[in-house]
Amino acid sequence: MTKTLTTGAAALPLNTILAGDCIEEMRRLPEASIDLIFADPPYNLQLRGDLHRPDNSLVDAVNDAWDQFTGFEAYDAFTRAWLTEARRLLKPNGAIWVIGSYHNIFRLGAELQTQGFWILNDVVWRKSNPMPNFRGKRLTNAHETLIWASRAEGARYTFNYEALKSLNEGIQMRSDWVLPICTGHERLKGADGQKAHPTQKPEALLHRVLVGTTNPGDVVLDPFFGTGTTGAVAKMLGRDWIGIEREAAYREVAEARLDRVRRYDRDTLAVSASKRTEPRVPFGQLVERGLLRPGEMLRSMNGKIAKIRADGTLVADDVTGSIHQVGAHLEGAPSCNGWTYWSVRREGRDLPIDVLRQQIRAEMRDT
Amino acid sequence: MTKTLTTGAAALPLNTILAGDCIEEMRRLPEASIDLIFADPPYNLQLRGDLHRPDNSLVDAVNDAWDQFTGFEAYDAFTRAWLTEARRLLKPNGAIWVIGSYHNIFRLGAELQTQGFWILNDVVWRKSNPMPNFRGKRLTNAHETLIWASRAEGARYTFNYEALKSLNEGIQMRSDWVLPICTGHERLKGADGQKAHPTQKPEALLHRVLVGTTNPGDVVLDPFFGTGTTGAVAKMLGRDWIGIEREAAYREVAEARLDRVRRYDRDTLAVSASKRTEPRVPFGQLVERGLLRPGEMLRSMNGKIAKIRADGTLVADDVTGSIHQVGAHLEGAPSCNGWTYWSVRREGRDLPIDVLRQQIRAEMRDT
DNA sequence: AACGAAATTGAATCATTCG
DNA sequence: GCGAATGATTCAATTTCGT
Repeated sequence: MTKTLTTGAAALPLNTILAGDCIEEMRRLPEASIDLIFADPPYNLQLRGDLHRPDNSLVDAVNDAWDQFTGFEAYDAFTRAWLTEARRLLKPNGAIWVIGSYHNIFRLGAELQTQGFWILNDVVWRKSNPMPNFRGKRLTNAHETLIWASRAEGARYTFNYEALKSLNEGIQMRSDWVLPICTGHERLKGADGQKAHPTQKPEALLHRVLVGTTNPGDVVLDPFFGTGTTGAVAKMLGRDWIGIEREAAYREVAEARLDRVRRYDRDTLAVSASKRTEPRVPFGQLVERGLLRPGEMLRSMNGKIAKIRADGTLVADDVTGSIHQVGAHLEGAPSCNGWTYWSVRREGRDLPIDVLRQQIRAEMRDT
Repeated sequence: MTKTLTTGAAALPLNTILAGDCIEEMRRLPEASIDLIFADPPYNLQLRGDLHRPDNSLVDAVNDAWDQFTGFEAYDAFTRAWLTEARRLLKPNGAIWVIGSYHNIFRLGAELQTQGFWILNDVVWRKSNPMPNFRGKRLTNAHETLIWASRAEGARYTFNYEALKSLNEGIQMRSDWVLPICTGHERLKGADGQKAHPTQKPEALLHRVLVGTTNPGDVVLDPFFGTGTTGAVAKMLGRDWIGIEREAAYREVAEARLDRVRRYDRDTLAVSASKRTEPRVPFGQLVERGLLRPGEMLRSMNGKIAKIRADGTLVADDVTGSIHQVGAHLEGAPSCNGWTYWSVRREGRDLPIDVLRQQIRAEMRDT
């Protein structure tokens, strides 16, 4: 469903495919309006025979060193131009993903850094079914590289740590992702039965990217939309999307694809939340609400003892302070999470005080 | 053993460690004299504050002076300078490997291309046991990237396709390599018991690089020699090597290491291939299967001797026990990996018993 | 001595809120 | 804007400790 958001002066054409050159189309969009950009730029400019120098003269042969240098210069200029626009469009806490192979990923990564993007991870998409190297002259090219970067150092980028951990059977998600290439019924065909796009990315790849680094309702831009994998997965996941694509043939395939896609229901979209998103509960509230009594003793796993005072501070031996401060002092540690450090005696058992905090949070949700 | 080759006007100081700055030392070497360069330059990590594990222990960060640069401009200038010298030293059909992380690999790759090197593959070293992301703020940084490039487009680089295929159990070697990081017995320690170098690379990595892209007798240069992994593996594999290292402490460790290393014989080379998650093989099986005879002597790198008994235990001086226990006792160490500690005499050479274990595992796989 | 538990460690750009 | 306070967070392999 097409909708528009007004951000400052200009409107944001949500959930549409813009027809045109990505740099020109990006220039028309309002700055600081996009949460995430996913970009799969062309890497084979020098092989297409349509390479132009910055002055628009045509490059003929690309075999000698001089033309090679020109080839990189032209590619770098192109990269610099679209990344500059991309950066302008991103919200301050926005982020970008780019994907490429050894032909272009080093130019992309270097330019990202030079422009001030802050690389968060490089990620390797390890293909479980790559094309072999038929001539036996090199290693099988079995991976592509993605770069995940925030708009600037210090930005508060979105990272759904727990959701990705869940996707990985409870173990922290690593920087190497094993996923099959896009084949079978997922691979879009044109009217002639041939593949509609030469480098269609698998939905599983975008699924992991969008689940991990966006939230529902975020705006995702793909300036090299192709047949619309980014839009399709964004729609399924309840994210808004904008695509830019120059080739009419790709746009047609993408439009039809996106019409077919359905958004997941709300329960499906919910992901494992991080504890960081839970509301803060001051320890003093446990005393105020009578879950703990002043004068009662707390104890740690390793037998340390402290007494609760009426103002929610603790006393132990020679020290007074918050549950965190006293815990850290008793352990000789630089810091300590008092919520997980202390327990209280209840019905003959040690009950972690974090359980009491969860009770309060449950009450807060119900009201 | 040190030897020199005369190439044109200047001599090549084979199998020695040159003390000094890599750029200056490379300038003294004759052009077109090197077959392969392996370079592990500083990564320019740009670490900020301390990082603690969840148990409050402090992570031992790489904060050495040699990794400090004022910014990307300084790092790029450094990269440009040493790559220029590296390219001058390579024979026309020579090649280079560089290794890095997302902090520096994009600068390295872009500069390689700009100078006219021709990238053959990027290779991902997927670490089986990386350090986790303790704060849950990013993906686990579980890989490093290597770039393999010939001196120029069209060069006839060395690629031992069949050898790598053998290393990979008969399947074409891919661009992603799963190898453990360098720990345990292989990790070199200083006099203080601390790691001798913060970023020592595993020998298995260099083994694969050198088997795949050099021939016996080739000259391998490592301009960032560190504690000499490149030299050690080159020596084992019958390649000549040259190391350049600025820090005297690293050179000392490397010299001692290289004195200990022995060149493999051909049989050993064939077997000492891939290390992966392998089934446990009790030492006693080597005796049961006749790969070792009761009464035969084992010896360690530093000349300790022990006799094999029929039950798979060892006897040395005043002590009896497993290969691990006897090794630990002789070293006065609390523990010892007997598999890498002991060798047996075969055809006039010392053969690590780990090679025999690999033979058994190969048989287990085949049946 | 043997086994299992506990401790150690690795190229790391590793926080957010409140006053 | 800045300093202080709160509080969230780890995997695999090896080595050392304890029963």
